[in-house]
Amino acid sequence: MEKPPRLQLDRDAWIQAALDTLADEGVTGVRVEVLAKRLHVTKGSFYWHFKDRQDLLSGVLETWKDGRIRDIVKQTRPTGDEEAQIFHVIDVYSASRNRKGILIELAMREWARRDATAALIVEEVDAWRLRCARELFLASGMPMHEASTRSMLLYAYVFGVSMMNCEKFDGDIARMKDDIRQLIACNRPTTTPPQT
Amino acid sequence: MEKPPRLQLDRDAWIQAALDTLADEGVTGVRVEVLAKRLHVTKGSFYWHFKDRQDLLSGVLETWKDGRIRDIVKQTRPTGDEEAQIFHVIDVYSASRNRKGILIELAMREWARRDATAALIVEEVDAWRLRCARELFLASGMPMHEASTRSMLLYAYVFGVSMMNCEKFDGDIARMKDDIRQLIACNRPTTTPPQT
DNA sequence: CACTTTCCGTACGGTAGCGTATGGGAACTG
DNA sequence: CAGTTCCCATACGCTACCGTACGGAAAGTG
Repeated sequence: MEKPPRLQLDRDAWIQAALDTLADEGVTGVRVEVLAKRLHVTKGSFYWHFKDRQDLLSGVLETWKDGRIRDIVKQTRPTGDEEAQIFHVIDVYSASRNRKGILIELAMREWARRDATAALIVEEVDAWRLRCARELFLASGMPMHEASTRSMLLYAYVFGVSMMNCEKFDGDIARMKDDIRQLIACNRPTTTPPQT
Repeated sequence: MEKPPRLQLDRDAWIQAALDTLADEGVTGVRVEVLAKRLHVTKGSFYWHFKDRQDLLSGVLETWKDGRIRDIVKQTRPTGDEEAQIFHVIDVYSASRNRKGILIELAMREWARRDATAALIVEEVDAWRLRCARELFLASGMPMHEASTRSMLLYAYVFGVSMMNCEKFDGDIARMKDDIRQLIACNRPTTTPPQT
């Protein structure tokens, strides 16, 4: 769990630990003395690298923002197969392999609800995501307004579904999620046109 | 803001104050001494009505669960116009007039992510909602699987969109939300029902 | 080898919150 | 009116944090 062989800590080590804690406990859980214990040092180290707790939180926000924007730009770079890319964007948030990323995402928005600075960052990231997703829909031959609408539905859905414990529900969740993906992406049956 | 003329407090008064604080600050924000100050009494009162803080939180969970289930059952009682009811269910969560309800909803799920008891309550409420919404879709002549799928999309969307600061985005948000409602509810242009 | 810089440990004061113990007033009860 | 019950105030100990002051070791620097 812990990584003892780091003899010299820097700001980024603290920020990474803060992101881990953020995912598990939320903003209120990232506390200086707790992180210090996690990193096997004392507060003395922390207050060398950071002015105060808020300084760390600002670093967390910036780090997260840069990573998210870089990711979304990368995921929506033109490849020719827009539908596959749209599916991939949805999968990134639905997949259980990205559990930590999703937890951070949710913690971030919980944070943004109570902190204006965090809210600005989240807005900025969302704006990037919506723009990039819209480009994908446009490239797949969709009119502007519909592209905007479906982008918004896409992200609202992936964020919303990450807040529901779908595993506990009855029914074929996997198939339902596939169908929802279809509804969001193109609204038409993919390979099997209605053979009534 | 405060309501001074309550000479005698009971459990419910504390629970209501806890729900208010829950909406604004999250679970970690509902603290005994803070609530006491809000209600213009001291902790002595609290520990008369409740065993401890967890006792209050349990009461909050039960109160919320009962209210949510009662609401969803009421909203989905058969009326003959299923589409209008579906629209209404979406509006209840999209409307700015229900801001407090939405904040509690989000705080509840944030809580559920870190507390097994809260998670059970939220699952239970979600199960009711999905069942009731599915009934609406079924009553509107939709096959079972599609009804389940659209119910899930519906709630994932309303929860997700409540986490996004849509006001700050460009474009006609109101129209986009209308279109999304259409996508979720029937997937077909409104005015042209399938003329079997 | 002094001297400085970097990085961290230790110790301290201060606040906020939980839960307990205890007392006391007001209202009810006989 | 004496006794009891209900409801709340006061006071206390305890823990978890934040931020500061200061000391010290280790490594670089001349």
